Amino acid sequence: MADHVDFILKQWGAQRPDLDVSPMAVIGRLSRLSRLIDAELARTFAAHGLDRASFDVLATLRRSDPPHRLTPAELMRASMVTSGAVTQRLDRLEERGLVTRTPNESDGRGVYVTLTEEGFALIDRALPDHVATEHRVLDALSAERREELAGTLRDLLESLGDVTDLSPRA
Amino acid sequence: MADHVDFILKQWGAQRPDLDVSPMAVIGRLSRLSRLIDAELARTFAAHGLDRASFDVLATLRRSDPPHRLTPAELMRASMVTSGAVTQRLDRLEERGLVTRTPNESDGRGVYVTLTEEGFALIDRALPDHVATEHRVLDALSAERREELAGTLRDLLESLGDVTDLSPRA
DNA sequence: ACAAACTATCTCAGCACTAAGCTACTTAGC
DNA sequence: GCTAAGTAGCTTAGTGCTGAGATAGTTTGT
Repeated sequence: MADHVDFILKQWGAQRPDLDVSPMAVIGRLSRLSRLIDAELARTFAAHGLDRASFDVLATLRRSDPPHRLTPAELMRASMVTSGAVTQRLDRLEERGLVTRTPNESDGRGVYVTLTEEGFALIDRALPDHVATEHRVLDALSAERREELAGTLRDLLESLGDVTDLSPRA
Repeated sequence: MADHVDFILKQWGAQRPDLDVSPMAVIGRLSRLSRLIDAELARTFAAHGLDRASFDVLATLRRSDPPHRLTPAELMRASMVTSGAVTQRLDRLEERGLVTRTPNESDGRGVYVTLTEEGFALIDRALPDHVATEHRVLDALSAERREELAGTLRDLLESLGDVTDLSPRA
């Protein structure tokens, strides 16, 4: 059974036989798969009244050491979005009473972001469902294949420079 | 050298040891990698005055059989975006003189989208650079590992139902 | 022939994101 | 102490996308 990317490769072979389009076999599938998984995860987020952006912030705070407190810059570095996007995410979450911003006493320019009790409870409820969805999405792969895949993806990430040090800064 | 996802897994292990978060090793890396690759590809598109959306339409038309003519619905099915997004993409491209819409004589509701000469020339110029960027992104992998990765990704796509038939319709 | 159901494409209001820039604060160098 | 350079987080204007819906055309069933 050919998938969509096989079809694309065949078309390019016919229309531009001069080009070696073989990387599309990987990159096209990565892109498609990522989008499908994003959509699947979004459904689980929505069941908890969250979207991907909100979940991302709440989860990042939750997985940090107690008191689950981070600066906007730390959230930005963890999230692969711009500082403007983080500001907007926090605006929305603060408006919903899921996080608070408090001044950073040791740096007059900065704030600290923490989970409210409600935010903490919500992420703790959503997380098991999120993880279950992730398990389900990978059901077709054996444990061995999953490990192999994770290793390959990690090698690619490292080759693209994704080795950020995420130590919290005071 | 631990990557960011390793760090996340370690954090969850400490904060929620009750959960088996192992799928994140794959899904987190898929997501990160996809975003990094998207950003890298976007730089190449930009060098040709294109964005991802525009490139997607032009490429989809270009790889279809001559006369490289498709309906908006076909473009939508190939692109993983909504019909509204396709309309907007076409609006932008038509405004730039890169595609045309002509009525579909056999169905009064529909139009056909084709490349203009300029659109054809632009995508034919951009494509080799795009493919070169894709090659570069996968440089860290041997051919064998790339094949293995493509196969694994394909299995996952199929398991998620991504087996769309993309035959053109009259 | 007619009506109901379906469909192709566009429209609309709203969404999360971006790049560029701004303001106020902090650090480095003298 | 002072100034230049750097930085934290927010603001702004614009971007491409979404879901829901609208209009007009096509198909199905009687």
